[in-house]
Amino acid sequence: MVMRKRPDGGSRGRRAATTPRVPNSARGKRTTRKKKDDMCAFDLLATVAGTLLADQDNSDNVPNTSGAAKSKNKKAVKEEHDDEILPLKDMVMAKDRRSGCVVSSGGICGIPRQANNRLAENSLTINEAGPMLESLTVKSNMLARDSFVSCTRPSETSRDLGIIPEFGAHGTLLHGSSSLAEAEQMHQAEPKVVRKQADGHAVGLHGLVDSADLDARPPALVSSDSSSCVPPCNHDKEHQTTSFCRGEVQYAADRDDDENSSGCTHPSTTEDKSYKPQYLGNHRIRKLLASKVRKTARNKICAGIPSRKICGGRSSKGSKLNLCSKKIPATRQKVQRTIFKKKKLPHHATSFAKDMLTEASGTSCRTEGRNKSRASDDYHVKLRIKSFNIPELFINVPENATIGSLKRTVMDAVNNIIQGGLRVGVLLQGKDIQDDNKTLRQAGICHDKKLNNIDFTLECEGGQDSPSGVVTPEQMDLLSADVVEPLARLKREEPFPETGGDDNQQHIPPYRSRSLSDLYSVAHPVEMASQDTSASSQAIVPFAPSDDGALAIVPHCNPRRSETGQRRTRMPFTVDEVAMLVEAVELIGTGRWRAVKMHAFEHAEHRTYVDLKDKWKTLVHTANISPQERRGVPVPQELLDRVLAAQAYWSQHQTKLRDKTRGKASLPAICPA
DNA sequence: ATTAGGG
DNA sequence: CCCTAAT
Repeated sequence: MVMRKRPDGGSRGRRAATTPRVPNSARGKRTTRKKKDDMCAFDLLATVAGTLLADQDNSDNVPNTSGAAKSKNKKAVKEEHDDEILPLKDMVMAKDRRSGCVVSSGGICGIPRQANNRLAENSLTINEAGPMLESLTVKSNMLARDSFVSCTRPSETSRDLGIIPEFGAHGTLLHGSSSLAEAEQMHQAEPKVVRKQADGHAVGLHGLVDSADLDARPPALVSSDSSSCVPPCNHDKEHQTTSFCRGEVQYAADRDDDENSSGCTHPSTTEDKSYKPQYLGNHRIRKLLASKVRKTARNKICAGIPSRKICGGRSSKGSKLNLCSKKIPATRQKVQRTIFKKKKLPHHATSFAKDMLTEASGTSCRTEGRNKSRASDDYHVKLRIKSFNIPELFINVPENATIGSLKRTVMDAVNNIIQGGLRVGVLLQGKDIQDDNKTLRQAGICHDKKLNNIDFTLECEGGQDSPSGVVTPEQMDLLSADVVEPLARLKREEPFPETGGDDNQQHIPPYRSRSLSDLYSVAHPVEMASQDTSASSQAIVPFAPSDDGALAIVPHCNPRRSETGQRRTRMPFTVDEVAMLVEAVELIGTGRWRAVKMHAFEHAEHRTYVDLKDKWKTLVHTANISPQERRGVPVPQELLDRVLAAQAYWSQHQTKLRDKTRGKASLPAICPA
């Protein structure tokens, strides 16, 4: 797999902003929100901290879990009965889950390096790793050069290049910088910053690659003209210095029509050294905020937002993206914090990738590439991505697997993710900026702002090869959810201090690992592909459920974007899930969705009780319409019949039971055998 | 935090 | 799936 060459030969340029791959939702509704979906799965999210240099300051609010605990106790009693009705097999399964081996980051710590070594030795591999690496370097370059970023699209140059070249293609998208000398200069100008990044921050991927090399080489070494790609001659280490950036990041300013940008006139001094984005918090809150953000966005951000949220010196006129990060730090912080709450991150946690912590300090910002920019907007926006995190990965490893095989598996998984290709997306204030023609300034990314809420997303490009092995949900079920742990925690810096929580590991994943159910999608690639546009962006790694010692890794395709206001990507229920749901409802009844979830989807973090309730609703509807009218993966009539039966039964008894207040005392008569 | 429904 | 109101 490692050798696999990208099918589309790198043609996968940045995602066509204009043609979002949207799930072909049968509904046809919600078109307005569709575009959000296309960003999903496999996103490497880079968060740009508004101000940089504040790395050390991790102090931050830790979400108080006391509340949760309380409520939990409160519910303990309530849930008891649920447990009682759990089938024996479930009990056993639950047990197994707990005893499953956990692949902790700690355990795999060493892997990255090995992977790196391999990368160095294997050009093919390198190629695959290209995009990410490049991404990493981009930041550095930007910072170092304090300049604009101009890049070429990978696809443009990747054509005839072999695999390696291909890498070059991707990777070669160079920063706009021009010359080594120039770069050098810049580098010297801010040695500290660069150094710091190299040494301490860009760990995520660096670790995967070869941080040493990265550190050693100034980004500029491989730099080339923005318009022309650097020859793909630099393989191994060289490529690492290559910067890569794409579309969204590439702003060829067309013009400077922004007269309102008064705010951009003064180069900001190094403000905000202390600010550091934190990711934590309650996802509920996040949701709320996200929701708000979304709403406001819909209502024309500027117009609807309280003045305080609007860029200070700027008029809101015609600039949806002019939210001033400066003014919103607090809000933003909260939002971001909530993103990675470790406890309940059913949705966000799944994000393919996340954190690429970035910092941006607006010192000068030039909105254009050197070719175009001139006079008035001669400011540069300095962005610094402190690190990239590898996408969340899930690994199924037999206990008898060897460490060596584990390492290989991890390496393969990483390579697979990367080989899929990545697109870069830019989000400002959680809003995806899709207009590539917009200038940074127009987008509200100015030197005078504390760009603490710019997010970069690395999305998996192109389709992934379908896994050689398919796992059925049942099979997955046998695997403990706890068996899989996110591997992506290479980040050394601690942007998410409190995420540590109850994890016994030092490096706690910023986001919760997803349960095996997250893997369901892998088991039904076809379905996903046919129904969800995001499917194309999901990287799938060969999964070998076999117990022969083979390892299986499933990169966690992040179904949803971690960013605020992003709609979750569709994850159609599989027949198996439907079956489980039906069974659970038959047993528990409608109206007690939390219990249903606990019973059948406890480890399916991406299925909330609301989801289950909704699904049931649709199932009932589906069961009541003619088969011709049904869409999506056909649900066995047998199941639908059971749905109707259960629905009828429970709707009939629900009120009765409630009145009696005896709840589950009476088990449904229609319990399946 | 859940539940119930409308969208 | 999302969003909300009502618990």
